[in-house]
Formats: sequence, structure tokens, C-alpha cells
Amino acid sequence: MNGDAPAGAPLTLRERRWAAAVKEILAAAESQIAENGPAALSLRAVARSLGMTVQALYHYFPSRDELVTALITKAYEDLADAVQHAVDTAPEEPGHPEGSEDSDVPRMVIAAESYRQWAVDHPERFQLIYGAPLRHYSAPTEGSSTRAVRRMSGIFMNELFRGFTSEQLAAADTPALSPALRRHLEEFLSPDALGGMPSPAVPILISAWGQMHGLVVLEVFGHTSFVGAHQAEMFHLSMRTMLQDVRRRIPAGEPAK
Amino acid sequence: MNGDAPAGAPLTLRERRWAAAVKEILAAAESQIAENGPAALSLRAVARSLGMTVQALYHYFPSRDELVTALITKAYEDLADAVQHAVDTAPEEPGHPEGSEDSDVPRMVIAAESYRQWAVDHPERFQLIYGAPLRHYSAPTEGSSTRAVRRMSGIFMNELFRGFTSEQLAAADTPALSPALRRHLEEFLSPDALGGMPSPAVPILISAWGQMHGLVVLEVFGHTSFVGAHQAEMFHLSMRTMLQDVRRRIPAGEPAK
DNA sequence: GTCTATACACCGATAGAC
DNA sequence: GTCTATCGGTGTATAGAC
Repeated sequence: MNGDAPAGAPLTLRERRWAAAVKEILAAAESQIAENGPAALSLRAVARSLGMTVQALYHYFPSRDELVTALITKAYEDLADAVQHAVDTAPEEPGHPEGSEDSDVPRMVIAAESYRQWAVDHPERFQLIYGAPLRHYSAPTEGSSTRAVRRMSGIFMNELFRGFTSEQLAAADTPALSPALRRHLEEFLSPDALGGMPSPAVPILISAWGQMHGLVVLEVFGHTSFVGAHQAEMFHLSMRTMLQDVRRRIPAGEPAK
Repeated sequence: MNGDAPAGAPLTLRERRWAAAVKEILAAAESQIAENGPAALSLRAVARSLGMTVQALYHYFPSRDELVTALITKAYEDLADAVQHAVDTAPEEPGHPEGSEDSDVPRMVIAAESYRQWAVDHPERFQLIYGAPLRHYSAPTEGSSTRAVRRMSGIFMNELFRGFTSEQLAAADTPALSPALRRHLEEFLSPDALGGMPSPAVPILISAWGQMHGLVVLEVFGHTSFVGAHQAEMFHLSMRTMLQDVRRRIPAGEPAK
């Protein structure tokens, strides 16, 4: 589905042409979305902007849903790429998490800021992922999106709990989960997702994710406009505070190896 | 704009008829939205469901935008009403906020839960308010919505900071705001909105709001489905934890009166 | 692989009769 | 106040020629 996969067998001319066309169509669709929002996406409009007719598109995407699915998948991946890249290129944090006040920016905050930045830069694509599902679109059994969500939460889990051991997380100061919920989570966590995260860490992760996501959503949809030009600063402060609160709830471990 | 305002001069028969018709139209539009989402709202569909023709609707609403505006306003008010009602009928909290662990549910948590409950019960109307603005709809200079937002944030501000004085809030343990942001906030806060809330309390309120809203948005749009049937519990835990964190950041005041 | 032509649905809005 | 009729636009999708 992706345009560029330069591995293995070399592509034939036909295949390369086809991939290039698909890439071009996706790009046109994305700029279409960027201009008028996801709801405005239509094959006709895309075709128009490419100087083609609708029928040409039907050759590459058998229906509108296929195009939408490809766009959603790509958006998930682009967002995750952006966050991953920001994390990868961030400087190492100097002290341990117990250190009272790092002057440097924690990588979790950097990750959150790149999440926000992507959403601000691509509000419509962000909406495509996290907003209301498109009318007349039915997702294909959640295949690709589930995988993308897992990738994202993996990144954030790593950064949010960086420097803490499983034992520490298991002892985090968190309201007690009901037995049923605890069982449900442990069942869900064990097999594949989020490598063996202790169940008390789950509400912490969800809360943090919720806060980050909520602030971004409010900003993107214009509900925090009263902050004016200081949205980025406000977000930064919130994320710092959130991280502090999270770390306060995790007990100090052994004297660091 | 509201159907029922039984104060002052009695309405004439014509006016009562008119109000009833408007009410009926709004109800039909809302159930239309509830079925197919806000994007599916159309005068024709509403007319169909009422057994009328489109032109009859144009008598009550001169354009689609007017109908949408009325729906948005009503949604804001209904949501605020629901939260206000939940807060009003909640039992008083027993201890002071400094009291270590109230066994009762703090009213802030009750307010948050009623916010979530309304969103879960009316996901499409919630979307209408907080989701992407409708295509081809331009809001009328933000008149009513601004008022509604103020009302909402007023309620939550009261509950979040219940029991704390302005002096305590002013001394809250919060990362320092930049001078520019601080100035901006104080300018904004002084005149009308949020009665003289000290500026350090603003990021706390926004963070809390963001977390609450984010969790609701994620749930309503199906991004926390892995929690299964325990969404309400997870939300409750998060809100409790959030409130704890907030209270920890506000210093204890004088020995209570 | 791209085109024209077409079928059939939806929408907002207006004109004018009753 | 509600109707029929209509205009001009949107869209998805298909058939068949080249």
C-alpha cells in the first residue's frame, strides 16, 4: 500500500508507475483534506485537482473507502513517525527521574510537544484519525489502525515511564482497581500489547494520554483560543506538571544499580 | 430562540404555535443528528421525518445555518444544565480539602462524571459542540457559544477549587508563567470571565479540563475500547487522581476561618 | 489506462400557486 | 403557512468506446 518500499525484488516499470500514481493521488487527497476538512474528501475533487476524471481514480482505488483507509493509515504512520523522530533526536536526559528538577526538557515532554505540533500542523489529518468517523465510511476490521495505536502507545509508554522498573510501576500510588478491571487489564496486557506493563501503570498512562490528547483537541478545535498566542507555552507547562505528578506517584527504586 | 419562556406577557396563540413548531423541529433535528451524526443534518431530512416539506421549515429557520446555530446553542445549554444539575443534587463533601482521604465522592468528580455521561449519552451532540465545525457552516460571531463556554468553565472552576481561597490559589505550586503569558491572562481574567481567578490557577484549570475532556473524547470516539466495559471506572479513577494532584499543588491555608 | 456519457441519489435555496 | 415545481449544484458508481 505504501508507495516506497525499495527492498527485495526490483519493481517493474509498470509497478513503479503505479506506485507513483498512487502516491500522487494520496498527496492530492491530503491537500484536498487540508483545504476543506476530511468530510469534503471526494473522488471527484481529487480527480479534478489532478486534472483527471473520476474513472481514472477507480483504477487505483476500487472505491472511496479504500482511499480513505489508505489516508487514515498514512496519517497514523506519519504522526507516529513524527513523534518517534522527535524522541530519537532529543538529547538524553541528564539526571534520574528522582532528581528534583531537571533543567532539560524530559523526553516525554518532547514527545508530547511533537504530538501537539503535528496536530497543529495537520489539523484535518489529525481530525481524520481522532475525530468523528467519516460518514458512509466503514473501517476495514480495524486492522491497520489497531497496529498504529499500539505503536503510538508504545512510544509514549516508554517515555512516560522512562527510568522506572516494572517493580516500581507495580507499586505506584494509584487508587485501587476493581478486581474485574484488574483482571481485564492483565488479560489484555499479557499477550501482545504493551509488554507486560503492570496494571497500576495503566490508569496512569491513560490519564496522561488523555490529558495530552485533550489539550491538543481543545486547541485544534479552537476551544482554548483565549490563551491567545501562548498555546505552546501553556501546553508545555501542562505537560511538565503532568509528568511531575506522574513521577510523584511512583516510589523511588533501589539506589540505581 | 428558546421554545419555552413562560415569563412576562402571556404568549398569543400564534406565538405558542410557533414556539411549539420550533421545538418540534429542533427535536426532529436532534434525533436526526443522533442517528447519522451532525454531518448528516439536512433540512430535507428533518422535513421528511416531520412529514413536512422543506419549504415549511424555511418559515421557521431562514437557512440551514440558523437551525445549526440553534442546535449548537441548545447542546451547550443542555450539557451545562446536566452538569449543573449533577453538582446541585450532589451531597455536600464532609471534610475539608486538606483532609487526607474523603470517602465520599468529591463534587468535582461528580461534575466530571456527569460531563462524561452526557457525552456518552449524546455522542453526536457532543461532537456537534466539540468536534470539527460543520462544513458550510459559519458560526455567528461566537455570541452564544462564548457565553456557554464561560458558564461551563465557571461551574468547573468552582468545583475544582472548592474550599480554597484566592490567596491559596495564588500560591499554588505551578511552573512559572512567562511574563507575557501572565500579563495576557491577567488582562483576560480581570474584566468579565472567571471572577478574578489568580493566574497560577489558570494552567491548573486548563490541565484538569484538558484531561477530563481528553478522556471523554477518546472514549466517545472509540480509542479506549480496550478498556472494555470498565470505561466509567477508569474515568472515575483518573478524575480522583487528577483532583488529588491538583489539591497537592495548593498550599494549606489558615486553620479554616 | 483514460476518456465520454450516463444513471441515480443527495443537497440548499427560490418562485409562485393556493 | 404549506404546497408543487424547479434550478443548479454536490456526490458514488457503472457501461462502453478508444
